[in-house]
Amino acid sequence: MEKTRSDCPISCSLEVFGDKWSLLIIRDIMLRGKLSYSEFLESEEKIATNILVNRLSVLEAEHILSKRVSPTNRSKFIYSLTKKGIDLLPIIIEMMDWGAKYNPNCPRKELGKKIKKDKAGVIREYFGKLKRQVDSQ
Amino acid sequence: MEKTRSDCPISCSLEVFGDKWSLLIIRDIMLRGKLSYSEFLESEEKIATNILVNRLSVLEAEHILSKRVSPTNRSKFIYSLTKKGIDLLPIIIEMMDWGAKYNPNCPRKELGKKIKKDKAGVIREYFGKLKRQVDSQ
DNA sequence: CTTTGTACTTGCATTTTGCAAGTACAAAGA
DNA sequence: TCTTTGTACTTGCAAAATGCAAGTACAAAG
Repeated sequence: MEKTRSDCPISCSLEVFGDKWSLLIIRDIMLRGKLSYSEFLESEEKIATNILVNRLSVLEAEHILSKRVSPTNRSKFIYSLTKKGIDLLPIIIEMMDWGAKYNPNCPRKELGKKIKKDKAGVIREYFGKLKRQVDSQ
Repeated sequence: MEKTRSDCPISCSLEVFGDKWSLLIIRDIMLRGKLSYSEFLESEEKIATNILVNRLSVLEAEHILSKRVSPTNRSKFIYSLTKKGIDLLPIIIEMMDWGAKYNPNCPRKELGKKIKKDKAGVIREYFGKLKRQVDSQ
């Protein structure tokens, strides 16, 4: 059992996903519909295989992701967000908004523009979508 | 000049503050009224001095913090949030809410309860406070 | 019975972090 | 003047995390 640094909720959150990769995996599942190890590897940030395995196992251990065998392919695993994982949505959306606002290299695409116009609406919409996915599992 | 991993705003954000310490410094300034190197060192997470110096310089280089000599003590520096830094507020608040919701070790204190009741109100309130500080500098 | 797809695992070099100790320098006190 | 205190770093070294290249395992398809 590792000791936590403090009982500050921000510090506790950072101990779980305060690194350069975890939230990218969450983004891939949450906003891009990715499901499997090989799909995560394809993302443009080029995560290394050992880091990916490590992050997936940490996120699963933290009950942010759940892992099960694909119903169509028995040698494939499907990763999906739990309720706890889905609740990271507002953080992801806020980071997307901030990143797009202050980084000239990150032009707002479709979702970025929608967030700028109606952030609360986007969050509601995606909560709905993601919730339905969990319910139907 | 370092190359960025991608033009995804989430990835770009993580390249700036995707670590276990940067957002704690932001928290200290934003929510706890801390201003100086020695105050940051006192926080319960016990950041090491070399990490603190490094993060302060990165955050300053990114124009998230600004640094100036204290008006009352010429051997002291005052760090304060820029507009770009203040705009991290929603991310901080969302992380606080998520951390408190899912971590039994992180009981909601006064601010945490306020966030649970009226998150948008808290964000408005703190934006107001922080904006005034910047204006009066 | 070989190839393909999927998911890892391993080894090793590099980078980042964590910890303890020391430096620099202005202001205050004896 | 000399010493102590407060503030902000800097350095050295060990440990941990990351990045990269290569390899393994194993089910399914041909």
